[in-house]
Amino acid sequence: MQRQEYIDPIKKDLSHFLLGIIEKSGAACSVDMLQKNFCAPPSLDLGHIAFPCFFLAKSLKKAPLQIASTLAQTIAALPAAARPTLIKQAKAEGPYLNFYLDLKELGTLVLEQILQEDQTFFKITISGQALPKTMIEFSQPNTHKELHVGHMRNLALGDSLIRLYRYCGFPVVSTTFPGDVGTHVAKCLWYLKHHQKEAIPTTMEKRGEFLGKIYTLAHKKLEEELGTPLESENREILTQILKELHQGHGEYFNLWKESREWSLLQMRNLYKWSDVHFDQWYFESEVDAPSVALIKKYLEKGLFVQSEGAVGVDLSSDNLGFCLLLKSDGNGLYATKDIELARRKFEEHKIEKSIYVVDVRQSLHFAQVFKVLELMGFAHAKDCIHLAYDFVELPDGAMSSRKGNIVPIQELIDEMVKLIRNNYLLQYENLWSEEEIARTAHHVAIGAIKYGMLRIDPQRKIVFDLPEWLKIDGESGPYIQYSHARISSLIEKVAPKYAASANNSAIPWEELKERSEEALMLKLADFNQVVISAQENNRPSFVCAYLYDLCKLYNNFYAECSVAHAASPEIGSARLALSKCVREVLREGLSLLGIPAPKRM
RNA sequence: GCGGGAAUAGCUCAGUUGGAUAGAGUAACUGGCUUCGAACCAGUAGGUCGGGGGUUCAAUUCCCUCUUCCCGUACCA
Repeated sequence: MQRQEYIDPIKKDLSHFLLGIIEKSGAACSVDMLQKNFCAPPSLDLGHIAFPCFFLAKSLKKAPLQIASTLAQTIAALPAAARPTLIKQAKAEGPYLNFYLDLKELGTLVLEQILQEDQTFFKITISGQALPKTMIEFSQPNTHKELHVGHMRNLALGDSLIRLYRYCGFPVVSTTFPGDVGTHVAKCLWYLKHHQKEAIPTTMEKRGEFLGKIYTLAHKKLEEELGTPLESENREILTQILKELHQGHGEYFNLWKESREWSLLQMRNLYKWSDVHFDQWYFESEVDAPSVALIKKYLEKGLFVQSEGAVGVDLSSDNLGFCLLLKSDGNGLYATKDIELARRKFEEHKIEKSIYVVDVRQSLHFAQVFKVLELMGFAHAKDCIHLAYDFVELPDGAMSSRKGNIVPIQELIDEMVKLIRNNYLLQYENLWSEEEIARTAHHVAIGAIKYGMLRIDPQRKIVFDLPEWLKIDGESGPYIQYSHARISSLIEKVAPKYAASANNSAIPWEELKERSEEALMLKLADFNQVVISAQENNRPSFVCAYLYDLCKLYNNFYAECSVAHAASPEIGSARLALSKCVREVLREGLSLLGIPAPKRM
């Protein structure tokens, strides 16, 4: 990612100013070094933004303490005109040079961009090279299996990354890769055809779930019949099913086509509910045959070896073991398909970078696939990245569709919606339309579920406990949404009161003198840097933490400072403007997490 | 065995290029709605950052080592 780093206007101003001063004292230094060095003081008592002087100690051959105090004295001695208007005062505090900012300047420089009609603030401009066209693949559920809460982590993570990359200016293609072929499908069809006694639901929406349950039954039955006379018969049927699926015709093939749709409908419904959109759907079934042909071609070229009747590559020199590509029966594997798929992605979409959001258990798989692509001479092998996250498990261990110990995603959704309706929305029953109540419950449920998934760092596993998830107090999606709703309500009520002063004059930011007000202004200015950091590190959790902090600060301000009954119209209108800024940033931030921001709830 | 990851308050988690007094939520206790929405706010209490070494002016953060747990390790995906 060859691009210039985004620097917020405050740090840019301060570092250019500081550079002039430091260069005079003889230290080798650059704007870049300075910009990265700023940090937040532990308390606002110490200043608004801090500049640690440690890194200058070597080149200046002086103690950091001394450097800080010299810099502070130099700045104090400057005539006002030689100082940026943004800086009110610079004070040394131990090895730190702490700046106090002019809040009026901060308001006009940064906060008013948020309030612009075209929301200038949220359009970060990055100079330098164009950003690579990036494909992000996520959500690879199997058809014929049940969707569980683990799939939701992947969905929330992938979708948020799409939104973060787009916000940061990347051209992005979102894609999904459902597993619609394989032995799990064969098992399910076997049961459907030969043993299914359960009634098929009449409504299409229920059939995907039904199919998932059938799969579990099928797996159990096959396990039970191992070692009995039925075993070899079962195996023959499964082989026959796979053969028909491969050939593309026959009774089992027709049953596959029909039942596959049931699962796909369930996926589409989940994506719709979650407000997740894919630009491209790839299916395992469509890359299956071509992938086998591709491997055979390279086998002839002598790239792969035959071993124990199968075909693969020995990657042990790269510590990646042996990568199997064709089974002894001639069929391909997961890795085989991913090789063909990688080729297609770059060719069909002219992408320059390809990210796979898949759980950590596939790390070796992707390392092997990318290595094989490299050996095949695929130029873009180095542009493929596996973004691993740890998976979701239950208090009593890993989830397994085979064993049937999973929490279906629909169960979480239904319970969450029910909870929100019964505990919070009941009070609006005769005031709001049923449509609005349903929509609000839906939006808050999205907030609770997605935020719950995204706030945990991707590389940490999530132990899913439904009762815990249904507590939505404290740090949660609904907390942020509630803050947004309350601000919206406040603005609607109070805005008319200050309409006159708002129209006639500039926003009197200088009237904001309370600690909680200063803290909010500074926090708002951080937004874009947090978002970029979240994108660069592929961590939506950074945005979660930021939004939570912002809400915490706002709710503290809300409790202490009245907007409607401020001491003067100037203070009131400045507080109103501040509230509007917070609302805009919350709305934008939530949208990066794929979470709606309700106006009331 | 080898490879990868994790260990921070009772519980769930932040703490990212090493920096000022390690922070939230939750559970426990206390206070705050006649006042802009209490899905809220404020306070008390809770820590040898798994153990031990090392590098550094400075280590939860980097290096080494040990312990415990999780994942992966050719015909499943």
